[in-house]
Amino acid sequence: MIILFCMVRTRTFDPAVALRTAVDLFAARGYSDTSMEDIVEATGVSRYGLYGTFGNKRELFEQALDVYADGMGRKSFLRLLEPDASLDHIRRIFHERIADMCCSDENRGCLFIHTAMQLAPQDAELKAVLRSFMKRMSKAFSVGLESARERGEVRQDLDVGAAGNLLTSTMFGLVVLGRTGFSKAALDGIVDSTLATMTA
Amino acid sequence: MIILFCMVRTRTFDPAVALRTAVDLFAARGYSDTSMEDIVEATGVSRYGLYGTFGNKRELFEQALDVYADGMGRKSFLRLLEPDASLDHIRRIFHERIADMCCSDENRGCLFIHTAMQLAPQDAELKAVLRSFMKRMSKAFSVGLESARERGEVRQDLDVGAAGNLLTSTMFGLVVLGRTGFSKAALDGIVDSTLATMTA
DNA sequence: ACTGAAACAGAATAGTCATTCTGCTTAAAA
DNA sequence: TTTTAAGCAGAATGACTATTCTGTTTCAGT
Repeated sequence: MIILFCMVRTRTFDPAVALRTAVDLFAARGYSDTSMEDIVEATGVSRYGLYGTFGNKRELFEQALDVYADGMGRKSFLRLLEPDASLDHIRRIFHERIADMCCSDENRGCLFIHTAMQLAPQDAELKAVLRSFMKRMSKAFSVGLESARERGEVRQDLDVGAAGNLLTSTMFGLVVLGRTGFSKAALDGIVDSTLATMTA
Repeated sequence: MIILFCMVRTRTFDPAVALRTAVDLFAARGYSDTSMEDIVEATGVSRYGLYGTFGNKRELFEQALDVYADGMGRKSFLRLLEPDASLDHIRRIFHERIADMCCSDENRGCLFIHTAMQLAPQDAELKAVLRSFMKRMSKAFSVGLESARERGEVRQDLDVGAAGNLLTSTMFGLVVLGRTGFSKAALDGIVDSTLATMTA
């Protein structure tokens, strides 16, 4: 006779909500500059709860990276895979990112860049995960460009593979420039001139 | 009668050499993940010498950033201001950076990106310094493109201002992608397709 | 050779970090 | 109502961090 049970006390926080808060902190400041204490404070969840449900800082970060990538995919890149994707979809993705960077309080950042810069060189596993996310991003851009080409918005001779990588790279470049205070106009200009070179 | 004198004991290290070592450490790992202890170890200079000549970590970093920017300018961007600058100069700058990123041990990084991501949001002074460096970079690209245009290598209707920003942004995007393990071929492809869109 | 202020190595300080431990509280099952 | 193992808050641990302090060594000027 096996008896498993007695969930003796119910958890008083929602792990998904806490994780989302952690994502925001990590994205804004990166791994090293976000302490578990910061996360305890921001989430209102005790150390015990954090370690109990997420393991340790490194594992929590890994899950945060997943959530972050998933959120970006859902918010921006999924629609590029639809057959009706157009150049305007791509443009809008960039403009939304720029708006996020420039117009908000100093809080928003980029978990991908932080991870690439501070964790990837010393953590092969995280590096591989990150690479796969970025490749997916490039692929989504490529597919979107392909659809846009089919509807005649994009040059026939465009190498959509290279262009996908290019747009991914541009996405990160924009964030870096945005963080140092480049104006919205300058960033918009970068996007416009990048996309202009691809149009028919 | 003023007597200033008695340099009682001579310094046993070269501040310029030590600073250059610090630059490499900061560029590879960023501010937070480089401890003074690391710098003591790498330079062989004692804490005393470091604090005595550079003040504190923050000031040391500021000087490191200057040296880094100066080095990049001297190595890559100064030649773009020469009247004989061509598209090939620009291409070579990118290829050198890519070679640095991909083919070396995990050590080389980018002090600009690290600073933009981890220090700029909380340090207005450093942010301004960084912005001015990046603007100078954009300007150098613009001037180089202007020269290239005069020799007919670049489209007449290219907006060299926006294109300068675009190339600066691309430079950072490449580094981020390189850090996550994108192949040299993929990065070269980004550069080639970016420059292709500017050619006559 | 002597002097003394500066250079030095390394211990000391005070703070923060990730993580674990302790004793108290809670609520589902008996 | 009692039991009880999990949830919890916060103290404790041990390893870092930046920075300062201490006592020793060195060497330009005497």
